[in-house]
Amino acid sequence: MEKSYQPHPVEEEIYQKWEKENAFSPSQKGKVFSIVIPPPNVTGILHIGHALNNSLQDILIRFARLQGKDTLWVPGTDHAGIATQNVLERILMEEGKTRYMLGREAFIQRTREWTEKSREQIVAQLKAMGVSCDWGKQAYTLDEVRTQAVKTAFIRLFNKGFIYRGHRIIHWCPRCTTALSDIEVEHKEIHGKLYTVKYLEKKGRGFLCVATTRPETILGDVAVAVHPSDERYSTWVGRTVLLPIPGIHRELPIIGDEAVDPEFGTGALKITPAHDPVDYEISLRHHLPSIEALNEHARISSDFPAYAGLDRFEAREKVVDALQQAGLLMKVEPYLHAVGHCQRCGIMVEPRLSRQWFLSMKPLAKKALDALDSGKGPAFIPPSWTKVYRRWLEEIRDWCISRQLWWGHPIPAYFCSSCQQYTAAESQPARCPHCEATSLTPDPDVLDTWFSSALWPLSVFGWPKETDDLKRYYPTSILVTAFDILFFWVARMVMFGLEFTDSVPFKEVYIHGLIRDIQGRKMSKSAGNVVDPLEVIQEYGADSLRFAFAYTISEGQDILLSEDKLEGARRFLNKLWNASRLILLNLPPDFVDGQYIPQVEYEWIDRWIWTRLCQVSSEVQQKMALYDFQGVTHLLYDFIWGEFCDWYLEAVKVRYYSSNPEKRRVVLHISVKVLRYLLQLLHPFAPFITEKIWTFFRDSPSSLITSTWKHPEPLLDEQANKRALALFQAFEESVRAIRKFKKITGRAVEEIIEVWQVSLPPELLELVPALSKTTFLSGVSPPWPETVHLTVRYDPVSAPPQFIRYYFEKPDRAVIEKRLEEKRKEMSLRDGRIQSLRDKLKEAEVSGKIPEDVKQKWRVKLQNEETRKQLDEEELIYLRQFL
RNA sequence: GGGCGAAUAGCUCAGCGGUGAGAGCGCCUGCCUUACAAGCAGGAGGUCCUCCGUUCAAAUCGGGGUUCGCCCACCA
Repeated sequence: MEKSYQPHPVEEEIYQKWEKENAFSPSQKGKVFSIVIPPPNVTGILHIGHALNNSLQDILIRFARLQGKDTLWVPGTDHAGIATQNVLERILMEEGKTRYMLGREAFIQRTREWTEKSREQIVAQLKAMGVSCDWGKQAYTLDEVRTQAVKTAFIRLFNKGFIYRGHRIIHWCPRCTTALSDIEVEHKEIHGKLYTVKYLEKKGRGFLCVATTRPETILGDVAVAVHPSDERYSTWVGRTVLLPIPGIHRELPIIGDEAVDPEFGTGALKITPAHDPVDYEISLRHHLPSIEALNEHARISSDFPAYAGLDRFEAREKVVDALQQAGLLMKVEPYLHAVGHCQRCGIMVEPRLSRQWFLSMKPLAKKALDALDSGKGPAFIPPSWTKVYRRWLEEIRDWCISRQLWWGHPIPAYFCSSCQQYTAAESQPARCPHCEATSLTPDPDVLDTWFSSALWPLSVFGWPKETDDLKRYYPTSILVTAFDILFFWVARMVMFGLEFTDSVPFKEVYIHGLIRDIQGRKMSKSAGNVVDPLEVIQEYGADSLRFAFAYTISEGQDILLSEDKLEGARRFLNKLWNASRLILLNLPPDFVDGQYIPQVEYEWIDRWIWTRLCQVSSEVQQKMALYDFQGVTHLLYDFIWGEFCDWYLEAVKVRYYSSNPEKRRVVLHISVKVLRYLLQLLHPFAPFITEKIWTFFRDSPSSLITSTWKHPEPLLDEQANKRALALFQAFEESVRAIRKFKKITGRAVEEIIEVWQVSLPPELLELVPALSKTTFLSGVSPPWPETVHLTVRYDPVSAPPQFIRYYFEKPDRAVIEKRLEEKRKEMSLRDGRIQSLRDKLKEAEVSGKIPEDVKQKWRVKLQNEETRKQLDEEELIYLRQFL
């Protein structure tokens, strides 16, 4: 064993060992615990958020596996429609090409090749993190099985009338040249301008003022609307104004519509049905035409020669100039408003009138809401997300599922040019089922990538086929994801699950936060603060990364990842490594592991560590059931470092070197036994190092990963266990007090000093001197003419309280003074506590509202403090004598 | 415009009604003690944001405020 833990060779070796042993495959026995991975996008390398997400899933899977459950974690990747197409277009651009130059088929082929490589890379990264997915069951949203699921789902929804064609205003990305769904649009605050423009009355009788943030869309105006009950404009409704753009003659009727807010701007609204959703609604009510001013690239259409080809911002300037010259621009004010941006490419989206495929969401959402109300779930962790989820479902709008892209699932619908009807089918029908014509053509669009994602928990198990996996592992146990895809993914999976199988695809949803840098900023490529998990693993090891995640995560909070945390995790794991080394290096060659040690062989400190192990184990169980990863890792960290290493191993070390082989055998057996349990408890968080240490045991029947964890049994004599806990407290306090005394008196820690003591429990006669580096003197009274003493709590919960007193030879005057000062401070604090306890108890008698157990605790505490006070006063008298 | 979350030691965070409010890092002091200097031992450091309320009892529960962060939203 290396003196310090070296992660890299170990991680490689251990992962190969697991794969060779098929350790990730389900056992097919016992209670089922299944997870489907949130499939990473094939767009490239994984970021630190993926590392967190997958570490958490792996922790859950490994924990369940150790509990003997039949665990299955299905891995896979997502083809990521727009994102991937954008990446490929960028690559092509570097080569001086466009996708149109390649053509659709060649572009898809090129993309497919690129994603194959990317997928391999992703799998390699996941493996580096130590995840225990069943790699044989890998799925891809664009592979054959998943394609079958997508087609089936589409056809069923189409035939049910849930999928339909709609002509309406959608969000359009002029860069990606595709429609987007509502949630693919991110609203950002923009400092824009509000322009007030004069619209002259047709017959020259006055004018109306209209406020707009987008003067370029005036080109598409078809009317001006006011609120019907707005008195300012009561005489205007029914009259006509002229389009204020010089050179274009268009008459605009003035209409009254409730949708206009009289409070905003001038109270008059220009109506541009082709470029604004509200205007479009109004135009339908008033049977107004729509005029498209901007084309698919957000450039002015060729219908307006003076502006044709200008992009929307250039056009805005030119229109404003023209208005100004014509004297029609009343005023320009700065204006802060939220504007939609494309989630994928970041540019401003355009509201655009277009014909798209939509999915009716109300009926699907209703099922999800009913499931929530009837307790079918899913249950969110933390539960506060339930409200967010519910609200979104309640306010859901139809989902625009068509994309004008090449990369994705082609929409399995065929248009008949003779009867103008669509037919959904797995492949192109020879004849139109409606009119028997042979003039069917496939729909040119592809599906929103989230459509296939929504089917993921079904499709990975082979749905629509009734596979064995589907029957056994679906619905899954838990979904682990970040909150940013709650609507995109989680809600839609629930709706599709209910629609197609009548079940919620996962019982629980664990929602974790995002990873931020040390300054609390979101990690992004543009901010340059992206952390590559592989670099972290390179520097600290995968176990450190995983442990740091679990140690730092807080339910529902974002995580600030810092070098500190990683370094802390590394040190801890190294500590574990060295504790293991101490034990393993002391095992005699003929040591037989797993031997039974009868209770009588346990010394009190063995009993103490075992009792503590039992307590810690059940606490780990409890906390894991609540997904309290932080609680579990803190508990294990504190126990392993603070109790097992600092006290137990330090105390039993002497027995390791004992000349009595029987004594050695017993203590090593107990140490190994405790260590084995600790490795199991820690394994989900730090799989590599724990597995590696496990291999050093003499007769490990199986790998740690597939071992079965059983709750450690407390030793039988409950009284003795309690006494061991009390003895430990006395032990620890004694050693600490003596060390501190040494420090105060200016002695070196390792210098052996003499101590005389009374009332020390016999069990401590060896260990206190050993760890505090002292020699205990015997005799009926202190051997020095002048002494000082220390008082240590023995058993604080017992009544009457017990204390241990240690006597030392009188130190220098300066030391006495220092001690005296310290004692006085201590005593005044104690007096305060005594007083407050007395007051509390007195009040308690009067009010009679305080539970008996609380009062009892206070009484014991008070008794302790008072006894202690007496001892302090004695010591004070002693100390004063020496001045 | 709605909704949510956070404020505790210099930094990052635990604790979420009843012992003297904790940890890691950083800082100070002393140690290379044959498992570990990625370590050991000792120490300093806190009006638990603010006000009001509930309670016998509040860092912890409720309300108002302040500051920061996030999500949702078609007011041009």
